[in-house]
Amino acid sequence: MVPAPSEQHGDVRRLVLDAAIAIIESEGAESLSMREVARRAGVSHQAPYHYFGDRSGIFAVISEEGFSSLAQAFRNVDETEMPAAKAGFIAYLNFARKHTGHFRVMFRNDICGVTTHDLTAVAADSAFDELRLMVERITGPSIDPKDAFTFAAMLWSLSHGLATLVIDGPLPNKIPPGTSLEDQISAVIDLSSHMVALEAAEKGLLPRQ
Amino acid sequence: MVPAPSEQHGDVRRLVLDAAIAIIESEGAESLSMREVARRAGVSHQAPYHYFGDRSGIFAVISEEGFSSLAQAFRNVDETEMPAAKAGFIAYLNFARKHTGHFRVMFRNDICGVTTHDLTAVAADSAFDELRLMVERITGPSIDPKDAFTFAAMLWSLSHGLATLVIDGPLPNKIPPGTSLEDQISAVIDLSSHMVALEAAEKGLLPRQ
DNA sequence: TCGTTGTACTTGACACTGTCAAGTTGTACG
DNA sequence: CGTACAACTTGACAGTGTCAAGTACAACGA
Repeated sequence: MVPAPSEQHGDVRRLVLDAAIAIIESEGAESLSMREVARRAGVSHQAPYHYFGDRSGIFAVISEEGFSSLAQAFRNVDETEMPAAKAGFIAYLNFARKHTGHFRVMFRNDICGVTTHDLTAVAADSAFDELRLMVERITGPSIDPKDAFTFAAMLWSLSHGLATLVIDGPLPNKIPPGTSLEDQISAVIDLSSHMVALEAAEKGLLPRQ
Repeated sequence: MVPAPSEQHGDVRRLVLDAAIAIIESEGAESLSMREVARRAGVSHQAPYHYFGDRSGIFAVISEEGFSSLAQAFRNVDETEMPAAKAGFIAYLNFARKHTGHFRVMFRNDICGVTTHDLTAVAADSAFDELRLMVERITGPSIDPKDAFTFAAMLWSLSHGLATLVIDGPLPNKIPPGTSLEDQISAVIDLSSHMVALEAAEKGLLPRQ
């Protein structure tokens, strides 16, 4: 079969990947089948194996892509208009909502394994490093490295928990009548960043404007 | 076949459920197969369907059990020895680590559906109600209901994020040398509850204790 | 005592899945 | 011209979720 112009040599990998991401976005990672992916990409059921080895391989690549692009999102955070913490929360949540397919996979050690796939682990590390840099911008560079780690872990937990509960969890079902989900999300983000600023100030660290 | 004394009438449901939870705990929800569950429970491959309808049915029941027992864990929180927020964080994390099988399923809308299974939704509601009660104990009962919701959502995000990152996520891989995971976890919990107390105090709400 | 009804399963079948093994095709290079 | 390799395809197999149909047995009304 002659390949269509849009699927020239080397595109198959990307086609397969995009098909997989689309499925995960709409149906969840659970119901991703290699054969369905292949079908949507218009290739044989075994082609994806050529590029990704096995099912977990495709998840690992998606996870890696996700962490890289999360790191990029952190790097792009614009802190001129609002406190760094707030900007970070928003960036994290936006990432999760915009790249839901990636996000759903990134933290699923059972299916792709930060512990088993080295490239994924490296990408995850670089995202965490960006987060640590952000912490320094929140607290000032004089912070003790151990405290910086704790602070980063706390920020990550808060962002991650919110994002998870918003995109998959029961939170959207529970918003009280009279308020919208978006309102509630910004209320939580405002509360969180205010709280973080208080903590940074009380620690004697410079709250960055 | 005459049933063994340990598997009398009605036990099959529980046997199946426990087998499923054990598999999820050790292998993750992804690799739970109805047939393997049936095999471990010593019944035919179709017996689980009698009780749970389909694969998502078994997840829904596990999820429901999980939310009920999370609500119970909130109710049992002992706030005499430490601030309510800290006790809550510890309770949440302990729950996630002790009932990992349940926890992994509870927030997986794609496989069991708080939105699709009513009993699960009810159980999730009751857990969230307990959390709101806890918020009132942290902030005092005079808090505006909308603010209470926001506060609860923030606490939930923080707890949930931490628990998720600890049991499945990349956080344990990233602890700096010279500190243990447990040390880092309590540092994050201490930081978080301190921060929450600051926020409650600043809001003019009574910090309990 | 007999037929009916309902529960708690079991057996059988089907389409579908992940993955191993073995082709096939084209392209690059010596 | 040969051969090596990448980029696939085709075929097969065991295992999967689930529908459909059966079986065993207790409870109950006539």
